[in-house]
Order: sequence, then C-alpha cells, then structure tokens
Amino acid sequence: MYQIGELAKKLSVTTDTLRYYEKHGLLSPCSRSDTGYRLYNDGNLRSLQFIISAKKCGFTLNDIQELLSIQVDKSSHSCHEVKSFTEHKLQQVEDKISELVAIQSSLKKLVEACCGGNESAAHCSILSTLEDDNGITH
Amino acid sequence: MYQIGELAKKLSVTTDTLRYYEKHGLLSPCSRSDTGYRLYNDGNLRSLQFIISAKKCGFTLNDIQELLSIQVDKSSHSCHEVKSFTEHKLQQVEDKISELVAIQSSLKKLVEACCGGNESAAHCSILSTLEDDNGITH
DNA sequence: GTACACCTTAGTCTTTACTCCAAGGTCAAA
DNA sequence: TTTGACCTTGGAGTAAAGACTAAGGTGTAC
Repeated sequence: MYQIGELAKKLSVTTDTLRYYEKHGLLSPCSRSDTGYRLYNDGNLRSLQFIISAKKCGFTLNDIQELLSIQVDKSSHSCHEVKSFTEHKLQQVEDKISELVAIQSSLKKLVEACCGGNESAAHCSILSTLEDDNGITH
Repeated sequence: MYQIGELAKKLSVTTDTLRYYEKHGLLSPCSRSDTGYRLYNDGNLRSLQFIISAKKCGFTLNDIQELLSIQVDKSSHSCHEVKSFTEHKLQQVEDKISELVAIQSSLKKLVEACCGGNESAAHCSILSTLEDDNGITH
C-alpha cells in the first residue's frame, strides 16, 4: 500500500493530480487509513499507468474515463468498440494536424517572401500581406 | 463610419468579439456618438482584417497585439524583426505538429494491432498495450 | 515536546478567446 | 407612443487539466 506521495513519486505525477483524478472519477484509492490518509494498492498503480499511457496517446481525461469503464468490464464490450473509439481519436488528431499544416504553410509563405533585412518595416511583405484583405489563402 | 453591428456583420465576427478586442487593446473605435455608440472607420476595418488574417496564420491575440504595435509604427521597426517574430511562430507550430505526429503514430500502432472483431474486449490488444507499463514508445 | 515532513479539505487561480446574461439607454418606423 | 432592433456596461461562465493556497490534522525522529 502506498500513501499518495509515494504513488505520485513512483509515477512522476503530483499529489494534486492524483486528488484531481479521484475527484473526477478516474482513480480512487482502494482504502483510507484510520486517520483519513489515502491508501493505494498495486491495482491502483496499474490504473494510473494506464491513465498515463493513454494520455501519452493523446486521449483526454474524458476519453480515459470511458476507456477505463470499458477496461474494468471487458467482457461487456467488444474489441470493435475499443478500436472504433481509438480510430475516432486518431481522426481527431489527424484533423488537428491538417489544420496546423495549413497554418504552417501560410507562415512559410510569409517567411519566404520577407527579405528580413535591417531596414525599416515600412515595406515589409509580411505586414502588407496581413493588411491585405485576401492576403492569406488557405 | 460603422456601428459595431455593421462592422461585425461586414467581417463576420460578433459584437462581443469586437468589444473583447477593444478591452484587450487590439482595436478601438475611432470615436463615439453623442450617445456613446462605438463608431468605426475604414482604418478600423482594415485593422480588423489584419487581426483576422493574422489569426488564420496561427498568431494568438497576444502575438497580434505585438504585430499591431509594429504595424502602427513601421519605421521604428525592421523587417528582420517582423521576420524573426514570424519564424518563431512557425517554429512553435512545427513543434506542435511534431508532437501530434508522434501521437498519431502511437494511435496508428494501436489501431493496426487491434483485430476490431465483435468478440469480447477481454484480450483486446489496445487495452493490453495501455495496461502495459512500457506499452507506448514515443 | 517540538520540529518537520506528510496528509486532509475546500477553495481560488491559470490560459485563451470568447460567449452569454441582465438591466438599461437609443433610434426609427408605424 | 409604443414596438423592436440596436446599443451600453459590468459581470459571470466555458473548456482542460491541473497548480496553488490556507488552515489544520498526523506521524516520527531527536
């Protein structure tokens, strides 16, 4: 059994984070000491690893809550369900990437067009492009 | 001269947004009517276009505030300064893209490894990868 | 017995860019 | 003169994921 600080240290999170996860239904300590201290067991530790891994994969805490509810009762859920869920998240990530790549391209055009010299910005192509109504084409 | 609602409609933003920009020093109407109505001129309209274009390029409102302060006094700033600023933003966008591409790759691995069948999730490879301490390699 | 590290709860704060609401003033048309 | 669309200010709420603070209880080592 671990106290909150021990578990936090073990997996490099803060105690605030653990309390936050508890409050939001992601991870509850298996018991409490007589004096009210949170006590975590190895199952809790594995759940926390799950949460951290899922976060690294870009799942939000809301997503993870859903994944955990599947995980604790696997037999009531299908592989298909889990895969769809993951594919949906992948799609979201790819949408965000496309958006950023479009922005990247706009910025690259600005940078490439600009001389970058030490003279005054009076005729700076970046500023004039931004001033121009139709300067940016996405 | 335009009232707030007219300008908002012209460039497809809300009046709330215009008041927000004013409050945060991005765009102040050139004058007020006797009864306190905001009045915008064509210079204000061009500034708003600038803001909208810059937003499309991924600049935050803070960035834009800085860009505007350069724009209103171009002769005191160099082209180099504007270009550096833009390159810095480009770098930020590219960092974010890299981060998301790493996440995309993790998610793709999960999706590819999963059979996605209609059987129970008891042996779902996605769940077991997430459960595994070292399941995700970034 | 006291110092110090640890724990508790409840609550506020952060960032970004708005969005919504309430209570009230203004303006033009019918 | 009244209706309805417009405008004003101030303030609160939103998402996400915690971080931070205050006021106080607990555990242990010297």
